[in-house]
Amino acid sequence: MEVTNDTTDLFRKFKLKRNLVTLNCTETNKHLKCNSIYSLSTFQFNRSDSDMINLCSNSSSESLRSNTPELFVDGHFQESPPSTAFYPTQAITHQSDNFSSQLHRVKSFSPSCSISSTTSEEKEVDIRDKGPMNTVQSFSLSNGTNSSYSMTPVHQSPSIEKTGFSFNPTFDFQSYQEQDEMKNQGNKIRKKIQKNQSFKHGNNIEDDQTVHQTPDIEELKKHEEALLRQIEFLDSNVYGTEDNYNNNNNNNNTDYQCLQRDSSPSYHRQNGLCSPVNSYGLEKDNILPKINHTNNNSREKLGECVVCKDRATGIHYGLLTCEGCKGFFKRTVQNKRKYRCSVNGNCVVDKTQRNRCQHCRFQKCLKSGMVIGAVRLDRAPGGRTPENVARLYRYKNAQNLVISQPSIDSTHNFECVLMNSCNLKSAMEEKLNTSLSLSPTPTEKYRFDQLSTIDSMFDLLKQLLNVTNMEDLSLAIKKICNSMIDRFMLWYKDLPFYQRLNLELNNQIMGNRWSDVLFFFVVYFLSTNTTYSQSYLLSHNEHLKRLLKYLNIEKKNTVNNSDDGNMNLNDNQYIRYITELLIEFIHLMLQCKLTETEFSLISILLVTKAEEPLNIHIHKELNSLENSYLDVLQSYEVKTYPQQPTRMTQITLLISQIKHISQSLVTNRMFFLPFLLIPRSL
DNA sequence: CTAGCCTTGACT
DNA sequence: AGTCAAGGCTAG
Ligand SMILES: [Zn+2]
Ligand SMILES: [Zn+2]
Repeated sequence: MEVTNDTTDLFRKFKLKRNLVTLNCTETNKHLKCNSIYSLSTFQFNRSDSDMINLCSNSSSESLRSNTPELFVDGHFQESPPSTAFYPTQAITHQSDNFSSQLHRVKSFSPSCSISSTTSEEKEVDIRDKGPMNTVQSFSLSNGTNSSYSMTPVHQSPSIEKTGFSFNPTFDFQSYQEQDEMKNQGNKIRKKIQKNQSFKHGNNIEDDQTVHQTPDIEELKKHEEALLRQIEFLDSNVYGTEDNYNNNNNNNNTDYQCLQRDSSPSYHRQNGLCSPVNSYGLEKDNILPKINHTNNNSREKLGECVVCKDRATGIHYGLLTCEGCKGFFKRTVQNKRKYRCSVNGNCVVDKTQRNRCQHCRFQKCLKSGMVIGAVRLDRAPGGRTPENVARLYRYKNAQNLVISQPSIDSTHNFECVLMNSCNLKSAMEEKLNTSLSLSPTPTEKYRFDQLSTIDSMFDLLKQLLNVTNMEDLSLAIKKICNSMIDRFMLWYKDLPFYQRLNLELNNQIMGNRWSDVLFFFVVYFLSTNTTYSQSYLLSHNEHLKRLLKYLNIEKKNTVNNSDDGNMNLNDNQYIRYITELLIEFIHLMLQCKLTETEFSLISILLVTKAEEPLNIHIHKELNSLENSYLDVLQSYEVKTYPQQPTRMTQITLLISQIKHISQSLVTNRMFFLPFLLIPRSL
C-alpha cells in the first residue's frame, strides 16, 4: 500500500460503508498497525481473501478488559454495550459470525491490532468498529518502520465524501474524544499496574510492537481458557448443589426457591456465534401488551408507545414507540441537543403533553431504555441493527425480565435521605424497600451498563478529584455514594448467581454488603490512582486534617439535628482508631497491587461471604458459592504469581479487613472517611 | 420542531 | 417477496 502524507489520499484508500472500512493493502511483509483512538473499542476483522492474515493484539493485557466509552447526552450517561471478560463467568462473549478461532483474541476489545500480510497481492481487510458509536471513528496507520498516519473523519476536506464518509458537520467529534479521554483515565492507571505486573514477567509489551506478540497472546489465551474451564466447573458445581438441595428437601417447605434456572436469559453464557437473527431477545410476547384479542386491526396490534402511550409503530432504538418519540429521540441524539426543564424535571410525558417539555421527554426516553448508540452516526439508512446495539437490546430486555420487581426509582428522592443524615444505611434500606414495592416505572437501571460498573464507579469517584472546597465535597460525597449504591445494586444483579438465589436473600445480601464493596472500590481507586503519593495516602496528619475539616462542615449543616452533628469525645478516640486501621489497610492494598481479576474476584467474594444468620441450607449454598470463587482465586494466584505463595493469604486478609473496616465505618457513621482522601487538594 | 409517511438495505 | 428498523422528507 502506497502511503502518502496526504490524509485525503489515505482516505481514498478507505471505502467506508456504514460501519465498514475497507483497507486495501498491497504491502509485502510489512506490518500495518491500526489504532483506534478509541483505544478500547472493539474491532472485528473480516478478510475477503483466503490468505493468512495475522491479527494480533499489541497489548495483550488490554484484552482482558473492555471499556467502551460512554456517551454523555443531556446529563445522562448512556450505557455502553456489555463487555467481555471482566467477570469470569461472562468471559465468553458474543462473537461475530465470520471468525472464530483466529480472531478469538481480537474480538475481545483489543485496543490496537496489527495486521501483517505475507504476500504481495492486494489484500482487502474490513475493519469494523464495534464500538459504541457503531462507526469507525479514527485510525492511525503505521507501516511498522518509520512513518505513521492518522485519520480522523471529522474536519476533513469534502473529498472525503467520495469515500462515503458523511459525518454531520456539526458533530463535535473533539468533545467526544475528550470525554473518552477522561473516562479512560482510570483504566490507564490500571493498565499501568497491569503492565508492571502483568501475566508475562518482565515482558514489556510496548517495546515489542511488531513482532513476537504471539507468545503473550498464547499465554493469555491459555490462562483465560483455564479460568473459564474452572468457572464452567464452578457453575456446574453450583447447579449440582442446588439439585442436591432440591432433591433432599422435597418435603421441606423452606423459603428457599430455585429461581428458574433453565429459563435464565441466554446472554449470560452466550457462547458467541449467535446469529444476528432475532437475537435481540425482544420477544414480543414479553414486551407487547396482550391486547390482540380485543383489537385485531393490523395497525393497532403493535400496542402503545412506551414513552407517551401514543400508537406505536414498531420497535425503535430498542423500544416499542410511536413515530413521534422515535423522531424526537433521533433528532436529539443526532444534533446532540441539550434540553432543560423549566419546572422541576417531573413533567408528565404523554400523548397530549409530550411536547411541553423536551427535557423530560428525552429523560423518559432514556429511562425507558432507548439506546443512543442505535442512532447511526453515519446516517446510513436501511440494513440491520449491528451486533453491538443488538447486544444492548438483549441486555436491556434481559434486565427487564430478570428484575421482576421494579428496581430503584431514580425519581424518588433518595438524595433527601442522604442530605439529611449521613446514615447511608437507612437510605439503602429505603432503596430496597421501594425497589420491592413501587410502581413499575422503568428506571435508572437502563442507563448504565452492568459490566462497566467498575468504570462508572471510578468515573463517579473521579468527579471528586478536583473538588477543592470541603463544603462541595461534603455534598458531592453524599451524591456520589447514592449513585454508587445504585450501581452496586446493578452490578450485583448481574452477577451470575443472582438469578439462582432467591429474592429475599439477594436483598439481604445487597442490604448488608453494599458498604464492603463500596469501601473496597474507593480504596482500590485511591491505591491505584497514580496522582497520589504513597506518603500522602499513609499520612495520619492528612487523614485527620481532612476529617476534622469535614466534621466541622457537617456540624454547621446540621445545627438543628443533634443526632448527626454531635461528635463527642468517644468519637475522637474512634477517629484515631479507625484512621490507624484505614492507613494500615491502604498500606496493604498498595503492597498487593491487585490485578483486575483479583479485584473482581474480591468484590464477588465480599458479597458471597455468608455471615448473616441464615437458614442452614442457604448458608450452605452461599458457602459453596464462596468456596468456588475462592478456588478460582486460588488457581489464579498459583498460575499468575507462582513466586508469591503467600499472596492468597494476603488477599484473604484483605477481605476480612475490608469487612471489618467498612462495617465499623457504617456503624459509626463515618463511611465518608475514605472518600475524603480523593480530592487532590483541599 | 414535530410526526406521519416514505425509502433503504440486510436478512429471512 | 416480505419483514424490520434504520434514515429522510416535508406539511403543518
Ligand atoms: Zn411516543
Ligand atoms: Zn420538564
